[in-house]
Amino acid sequence: MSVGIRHDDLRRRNRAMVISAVRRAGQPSRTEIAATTGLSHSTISAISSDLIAEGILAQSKASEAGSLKRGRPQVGLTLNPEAAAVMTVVLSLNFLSVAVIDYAGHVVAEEQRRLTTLTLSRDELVGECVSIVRRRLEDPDLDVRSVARIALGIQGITDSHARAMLWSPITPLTDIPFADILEREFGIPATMENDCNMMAVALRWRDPERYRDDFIAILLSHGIGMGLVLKGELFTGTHSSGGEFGHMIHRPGGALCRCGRRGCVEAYAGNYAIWRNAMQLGEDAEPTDVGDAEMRALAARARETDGPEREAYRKAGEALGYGLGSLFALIDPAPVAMVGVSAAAFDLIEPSLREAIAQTAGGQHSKSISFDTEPNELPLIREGCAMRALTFVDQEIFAPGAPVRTTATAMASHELA
Amino acid sequence: MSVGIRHDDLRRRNRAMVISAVRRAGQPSRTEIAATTGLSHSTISAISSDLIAEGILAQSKASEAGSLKRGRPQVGLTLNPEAAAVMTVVLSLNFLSVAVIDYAGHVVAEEQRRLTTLTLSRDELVGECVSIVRRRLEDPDLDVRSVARIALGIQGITDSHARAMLWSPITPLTDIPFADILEREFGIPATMENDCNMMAVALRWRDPERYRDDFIAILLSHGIGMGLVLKGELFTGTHSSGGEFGHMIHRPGGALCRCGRRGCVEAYAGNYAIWRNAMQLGEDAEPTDVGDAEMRALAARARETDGPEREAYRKAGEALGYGLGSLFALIDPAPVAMVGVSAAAFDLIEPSLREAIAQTAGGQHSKSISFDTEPNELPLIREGCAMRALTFVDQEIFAPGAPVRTTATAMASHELA
DNA sequence: CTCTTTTTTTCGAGCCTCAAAAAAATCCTG
DNA sequence: CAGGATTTTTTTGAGGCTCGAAAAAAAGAG
Repeated sequence: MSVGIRHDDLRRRNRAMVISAVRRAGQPSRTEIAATTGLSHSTISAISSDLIAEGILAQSKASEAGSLKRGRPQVGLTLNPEAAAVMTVVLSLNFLSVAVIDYAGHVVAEEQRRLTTLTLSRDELVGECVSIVRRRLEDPDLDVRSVARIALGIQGITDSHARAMLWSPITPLTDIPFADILEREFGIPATMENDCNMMAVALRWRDPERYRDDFIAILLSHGIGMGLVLKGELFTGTHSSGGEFGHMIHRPGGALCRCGRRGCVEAYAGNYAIWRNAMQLGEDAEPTDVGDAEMRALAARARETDGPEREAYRKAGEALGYGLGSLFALIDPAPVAMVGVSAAAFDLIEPSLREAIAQTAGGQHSKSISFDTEPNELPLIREGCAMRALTFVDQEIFAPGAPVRTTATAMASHELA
Repeated sequence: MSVGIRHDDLRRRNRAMVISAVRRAGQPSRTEIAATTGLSHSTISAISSDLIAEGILAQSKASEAGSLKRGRPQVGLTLNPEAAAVMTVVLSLNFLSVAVIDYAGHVVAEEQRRLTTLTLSRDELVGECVSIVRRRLEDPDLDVRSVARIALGIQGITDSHARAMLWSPITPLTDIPFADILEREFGIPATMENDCNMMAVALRWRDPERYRDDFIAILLSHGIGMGLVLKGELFTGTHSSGGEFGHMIHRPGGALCRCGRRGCVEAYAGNYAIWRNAMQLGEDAEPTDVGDAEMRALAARARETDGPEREAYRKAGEALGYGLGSLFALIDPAPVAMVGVSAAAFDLIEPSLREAIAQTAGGQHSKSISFDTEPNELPLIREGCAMRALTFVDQEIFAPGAPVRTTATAMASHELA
């Protein structure tokens, strides 16, 4: 049963409010914050002077540009970049990348590393992650002692508590509690996030106009993934990261999917599916890894001549269209962002996709559904992880006088409960 | 952007907390409430004495039964039945039923009426609803001047603001803003709810052990509908009532659905679909209305001999199974309640349903998914509407000193803003 | 240099919640 | 049957929080 609101929660929540207003608006004045939060000027004034004293916010005198107004000029409030830092760890096929991000959201350090994720043992894979994090934390060039949170992003299924990877296409291993491992190793709170969810978080951050309360991010890559934002909140399953759009059933008993079942959307629209259809290997052909370059070449051939390559993309579009149609029957249509290497071939996919959607319940407004494409998923995933981690820090710094792990500028008096 | 918490919100929310605790627990003591809400005894004491003074709660001396404990005996708090009343209006095929329910949730009056919904004009249909409500409101036998809210339930699609019926199988008419109409006519706040959503609300209320945070209610009747509760909240679409499970695509380009499209789950599992398959009329046969008695006879024949009737139920199970499988790919498996006349034939449906689910991503734990059946949807819908309306009243009575529309026992001093 | 305008801070009032103590209501024990 | 023992409920005082109004601050306009 949901719990009552205590008196001290009030301040905590309103501090949260102010911080997130600053994070979103960039450099809002106190007056602006009062307007967006609906709180009184006095409250905003009190809270922001607290936050400034604690080193979380900073004043940026110049309100820039059009300061042509009469009256006392507004004072912009900004996030103090030194208030804290977060680290993102993105693990994808044969690739591990880490970045350190300051509290204002700027990358201050990064490191990338190639490795063969498919063949590494459990200890090796975990070891690689731990050691790359350690290297960044121990970097003498940089004061990263203030890293307050780590967000890991991984392709695959994570649990709903954001603690563990349950399954991933990048490794045969399962159930690795990465978040717990890093947390124990470094004593820094960590979470394990699903790649497509992070894509959605990043899109919302990049373009809040377009991706606001309801939208869908679909990863078109080796596999098919989805990140879903409904009513302004990331939609996750009840036990897992959820939203396994790629494994909705397109054709019962149909083509062989990488997951071992038959007829999933992915078995028609994943890179391997497009590839085997283009090569006319049959729908039961074992899924194989196809490089990005090869996929781009395939798309080029499909654009050139009307052969099996084009047909393969047509089938992918059909599967995606019917899948989206079923999804739209459940959640109402919403803007869609197509991300990943096959999003660059969206011109080949779109016609049959729209045709299929038009055959479904969600297709009533088929024409009004808009698609956007973004061929490169990695930057999005990292941005999403960064925002996710920073938001956690925002939430934790609220606890008055009990900043989780901040720089010396913040008061470090009280201890954690 | 979400809004800050004002100081007076605090009291309002905590009052809400207390009221809902009483509604859920039936007759909790103050101490019990303090425990479940996490608020202090003093706060609960203050709030509940306010609520008693306002006539919203009442004390029931006897804590009944096992009062064998030492110490000062607990005083049970109950909802004052006279604090307010609500009305439910359930509109289904050829049937209109109304009930008046007191604040404690007991039916105090009802009226039912047969009519031919499919042929009534817009004005006639609206007129029937208005006049049946008026009759109940003007009933001299009963003091129903305190009706504080009306909840309408209807089969079909409603808008997400719960104002209008957008589409319904019980009438060819569309876009009727029932809630606005009743609200204007009687000056009583009203909402328009989707039938399956109300089924879900009622199930949760009936059996909170089983139907708690995540579950699915599926209506197996003429059409196929769904009510979905995720993370303790009713899941609705962003524009409409959403959850059009029946119109997820089972077989692209497949059987003709009542909605005019092809291959929907409903086109295999709706009553008309089972009927036409059993009668071997072909998958393109025009959907026809089939009576409940005929469906029961059909089920009996299917149980008797292994003929086309049994095959029709098998196909229905397959469609439902693949549909559920796709759904479970998105939201993780959850307990399912099958409601409606065909739920009584679930024994015929279950085998192929489970087999189909096992072929899907959600089917990993296929065996652990549990199904419950309830052949009669109408009582559930009415109960759901009642709870929904009462919950609204709970929310509105919170506003301190501004009860929306209560009996004379409640202080009626302040006016609405 | 003074007036106007706008932003920000200060201050007192009014609530709200909380912890601790007091009061109330019953059972238990000798 | 009186005096604990025990548990629930109410009372009380303290501390916080937000709010509105007023004051202070910081410019531009004339």
